[in-house]
Amino acid sequence: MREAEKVFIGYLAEHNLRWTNQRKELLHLFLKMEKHLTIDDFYQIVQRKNDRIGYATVYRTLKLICKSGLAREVDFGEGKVRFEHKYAHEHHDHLVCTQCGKLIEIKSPEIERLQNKLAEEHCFEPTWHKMQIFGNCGECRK
Amino acid sequence: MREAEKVFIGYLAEHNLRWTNQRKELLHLFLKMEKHLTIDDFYQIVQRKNDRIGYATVYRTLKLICKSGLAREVDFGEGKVRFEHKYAHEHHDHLVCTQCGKLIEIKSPEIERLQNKLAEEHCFEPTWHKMQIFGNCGECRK
DNA sequence: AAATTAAATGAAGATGATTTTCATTATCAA
DNA sequence: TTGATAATGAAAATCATCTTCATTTAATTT
Repeated sequence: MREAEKVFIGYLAEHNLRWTNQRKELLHLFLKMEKHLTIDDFYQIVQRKNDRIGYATVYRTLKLICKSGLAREVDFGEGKVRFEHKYAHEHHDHLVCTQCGKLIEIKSPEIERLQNKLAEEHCFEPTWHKMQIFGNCGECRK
Repeated sequence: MREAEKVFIGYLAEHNLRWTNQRKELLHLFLKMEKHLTIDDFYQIVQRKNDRIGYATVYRTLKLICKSGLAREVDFGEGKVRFEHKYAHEHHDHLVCTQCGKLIEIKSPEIERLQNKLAEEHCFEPTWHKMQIFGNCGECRK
């Protein structure tokens, strides 16, 4: 948490941006959140804590948090983007249940190795990837 | 081409939908297209051929073509969807060059096998997946 | 072939997420 | 403190997607 704050402040400093009260409050709230929130989800939560913070600031701050490397945008094809912590959280992919919407985080070094191999075969230099497997989770199959 | 038309007409028939001039013209144009077009890309092309076909019809027909199994939607995180032929075209994933936008289609049975294994470990029944690897293509690395 | 029924079309507008504008406020550095 | 500049919040603009509705067209029935 403290660490993450340092990362964010560092990013701001590097870019001549300011460490404001809103950014502080939003960063801490965001870091406390579990799971994957849309901008609006997060805005609703923010409202309950402090209704003087506007949507635009929430929007801009989430984008900034991503740029700082503390979060990333994920898109499950819902027509809106969700935000997910990245800090102290290894890269992973998702199983997405198309019935109940549950997300399961997965990680596979073997797959990553194959991805890199595949990229190399095409003279392609990979920087990141997205992988989602859609289907039915254990609960929904019962 | 003829084959694809049959598939489409078959789908229409099964659903009590009609084989109209617009649908015919749009299907044939779409099948001739290479690469991955957005709705608007395709609408622009249609306009040049026949400006009496409206955007809504283009939109609805692309959706129909997908439902018929001849195409699928792909999302490269641009905030809009692209359409890609599927007929006589095995499932594949993409390398996406973030410099020039080039797409390279890739396929890896090993990765798919690992995906299925991973899913199974989570009692998850996979139905489909999306995988995109972003980075720099051979040209752009030079 | 005419009448009937139901789907398709195109124009326009609704929707909803995202992004921008702009007047005002807050931060930072000198 | 002051001046320069970034940040904020409200509102509006944008943009892709999707829907509505009056009209047209296709298919079916008489």
